[in-house]
Amino acid sequence: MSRQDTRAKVFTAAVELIAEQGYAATTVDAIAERAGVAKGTVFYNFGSKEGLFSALLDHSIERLAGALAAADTGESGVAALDSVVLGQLRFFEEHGPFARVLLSEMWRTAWQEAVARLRESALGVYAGVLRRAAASGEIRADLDVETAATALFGMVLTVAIERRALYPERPIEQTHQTLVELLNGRIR
Amino acid sequence: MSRQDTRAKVFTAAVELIAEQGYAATTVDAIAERAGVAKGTVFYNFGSKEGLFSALLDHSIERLAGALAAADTGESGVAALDSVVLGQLRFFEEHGPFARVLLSEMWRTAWQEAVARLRESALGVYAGVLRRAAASGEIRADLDVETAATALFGMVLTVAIERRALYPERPIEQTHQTLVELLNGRIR
DNA sequence: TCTTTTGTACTGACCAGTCAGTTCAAGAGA
DNA sequence: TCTCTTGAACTGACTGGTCAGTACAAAAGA
Repeated sequence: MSRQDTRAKVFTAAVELIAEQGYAATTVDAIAERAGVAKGTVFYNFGSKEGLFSALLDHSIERLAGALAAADTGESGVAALDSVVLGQLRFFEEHGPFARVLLSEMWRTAWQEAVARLRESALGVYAGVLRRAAASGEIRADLDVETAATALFGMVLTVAIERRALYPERPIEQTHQTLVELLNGRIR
Repeated sequence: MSRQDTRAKVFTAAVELIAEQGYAATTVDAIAERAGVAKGTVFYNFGSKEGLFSALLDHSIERLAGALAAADTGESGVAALDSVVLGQLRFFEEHGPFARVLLSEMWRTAWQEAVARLRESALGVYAGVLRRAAASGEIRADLDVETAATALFGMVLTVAIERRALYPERPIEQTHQTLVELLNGRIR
């Protein structure tokens, strides 16, 4: 078994347990046990509990940013926004435990540099889409795209977690449809 | 000093520390020290660390629900929605640490009954506003108001936390304006 | 050979919860 | 007025358990 395989197994076990119990309440013993690995192996690979979590955040944020960037169709219209929202819903559907970890730990000062990277990459995708839509005149040109990007990301993250927790059998497309209708705004 | 005063001091210390470090990482010793109270007093008043947190959640959720209900103007139109959004922003401006605590602990299974109460009361205000707007034809009648209510609540909560963390000097009205513009939707 | 993993045993710091004792204000009795 | 009692609120040293991290010898892989 390669070192990469070991790290992947530990990541999976860690994100699941931390999603359930939180970072501080999750012990390295429990992570090692669920990963089917000796405790020493965790320290050999990541140095410390904090090192493990930091690596986990980096790894997952990179994948999230990649998924959002891939979902961005590049259109200058708001269709691209719907697509990115769907991409985020799909990503958190596949990586459900990470959604809870991210929501819980996102604003903790201990992981600020990881969050800074999240802002640049993942939130940057939303900001880019909004900027293009503003440039093409489809939304107000004076919109604060940074705040709006955070609003959209937080909205989708919250809904993705609720869906997994309360309505796991509901198709993502239905949840997506609700969000799009909400954002399509008021009938005038 | 009355028992109520003591409980209030402990609440304030606890919510601040838990916002910074999370529930599990916050020790009762630290809470007692910041509250200027002996450790035994915390256990005398709340029975256990979990009892303290549970009481804190109940107390704060009740106040949040009251603030949202008070912000609901009762109008059947979407103006009421803007008003509730502003009410939520204002509440979390005044109770900033609680916003972080709520976001982090909201989906932990340990506090599910408190969260159930949150859904009934606070999210219920949003759902009610949306239902009225749907009935009056201002938004689509087939909108899933429960999911939309969660989406709105999560959106505002996320933005409120970001504002406090990154742009504390920015007036709330400006943030509110951005959210309203985002929800007013696309220019067609 | 060099890296990685295992499993067991250990340490020292930390922490929730306990409990015997203190403080004090409000009566009660004389 | 003075003394004594009561009970609620509070205190902080102490205990028993937990957990991150270490140590290390042996084995497995590559």
